[in-house]
Amino acid sequence: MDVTKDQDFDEWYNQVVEAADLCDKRYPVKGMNIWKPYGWEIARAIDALIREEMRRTGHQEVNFPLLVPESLFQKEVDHIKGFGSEVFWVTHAGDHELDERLLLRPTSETALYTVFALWIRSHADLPLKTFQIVNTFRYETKMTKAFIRVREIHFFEAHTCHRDYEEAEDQVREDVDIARSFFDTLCLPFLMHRRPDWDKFAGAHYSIGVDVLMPSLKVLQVASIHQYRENFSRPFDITYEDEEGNHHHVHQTTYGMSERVLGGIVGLHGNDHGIALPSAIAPIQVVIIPILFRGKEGPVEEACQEVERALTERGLRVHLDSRDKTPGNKFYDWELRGIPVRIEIGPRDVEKGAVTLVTRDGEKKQISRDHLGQIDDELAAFDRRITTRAQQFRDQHVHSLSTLEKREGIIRVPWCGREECGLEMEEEVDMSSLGIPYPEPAVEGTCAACGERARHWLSLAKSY
RNA sequence: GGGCCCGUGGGGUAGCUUGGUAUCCUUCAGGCUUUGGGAGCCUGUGACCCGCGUUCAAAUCGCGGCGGGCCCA
Repeated sequence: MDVTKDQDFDEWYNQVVEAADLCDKRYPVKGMNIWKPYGWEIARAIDALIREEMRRTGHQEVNFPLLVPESLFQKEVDHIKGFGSEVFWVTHAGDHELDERLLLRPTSETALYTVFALWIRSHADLPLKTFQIVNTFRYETKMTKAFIRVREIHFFEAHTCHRDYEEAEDQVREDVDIARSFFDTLCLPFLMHRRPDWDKFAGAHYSIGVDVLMPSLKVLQVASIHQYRENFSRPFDITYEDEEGNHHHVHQTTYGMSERVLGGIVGLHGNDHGIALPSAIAPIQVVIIPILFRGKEGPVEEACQEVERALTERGLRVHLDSRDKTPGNKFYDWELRGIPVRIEIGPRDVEKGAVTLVTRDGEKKQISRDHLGQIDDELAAFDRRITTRAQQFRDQHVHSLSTLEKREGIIRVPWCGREECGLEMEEEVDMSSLGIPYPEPAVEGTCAACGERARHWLSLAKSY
């Protein structure tokens, strides 16, 4: 890498994602990158975390087809308006033109809801809580960026159906809890906002966005939660019969995330030596580096193997790096890839019955071979430190103001709630609205645009 | 949607203005040697994004495409 993270974050990011072996950007289609084995392992670990959250909250995994017939896609008007310009079309099969065009899902509402209408008959079928992890496609025209803006998206989407608005609201609250738990595990301090109406998901009643603040001081939306109310169930005719024999449309919600989560981890935790991975998703949590000297290889190699065995038995993901390279070289290698804990074992350690432990953020200590269990604590402490550091960064750059003022990062101002005032402020500070903080703190004062009584806080920031 | 910059071994580059044998670093493979923060030496593999045009001759000039980066809407 030939730039530092401070100097030029975006260029550092571009370089580190390849240097750390996450992806290969040389595939010759814009915005479609290759997941390398190491990056894919991390992506799957992130998937495993959300799968666990889904299992815990009673969602079932499904897998729907990639192609959607044009007629289904057109059922919900706002939805088409929002995605129409960025869909990939399948128009031909072999030589002949298709009677009905098919599109590559930019998101899966229209595919799922067509079938939900068949699955759901009675109140006993509700709530229906499903999710899938699939690839979706969006024709981004400009500024593609690894994990952050891609055309083939590794997408998680939960879709639920409920009896009424209140039950769907409960689901939204559950989704908020899931997001908290998930991002805490990934050491990602986030911000949640109810998006302003002019920026909600295409077809949603309202949307909650989850953003992280990147070192470039631009926010990255890493998850979104949507309350659809009956906006999709009406055009897709998803109804159920209640206990009295009356028919109602279901109320729906979704929760979506993508590999942007990994983009956030790279951006927030990485440094000039490479990325840094939270222990929950590090494919290797502890790497062991033998420090060999000619004539003394035997005892060191033995000690390494024993420590490897002991840690593996403790349930840790361990790798013994016995490649024929110098130790310094290996240090740089594993730091690039973000391994949380490195253990060095050399003749000096063997003599003392100890190992030297170095964490990815630079803490170094010697620990006894008899107390290897301590490494669990070291991993937890490492997670806490990188979380705290990221929290501090975020908190330093959220500015609560009483009047509109250009500041770097995220600004928060009192707002009357009117769209015209929101848009005016966006233009004034050259930022876009994140929306109303969720949950929302009490607000006093007057709208930073029109001077009337404020009803909400409005957050604004530059975004990816 | 509009505009700007760029494309040379796996990665990073020199050469391009003024057309003529493609430079260096790194990686990679093999060997000797070394190993507590990127050691050294020897040998070897490997490149001008694609197409069309101009020309005796194109990495170099022109046009188009594809790809990458950035700015504006």
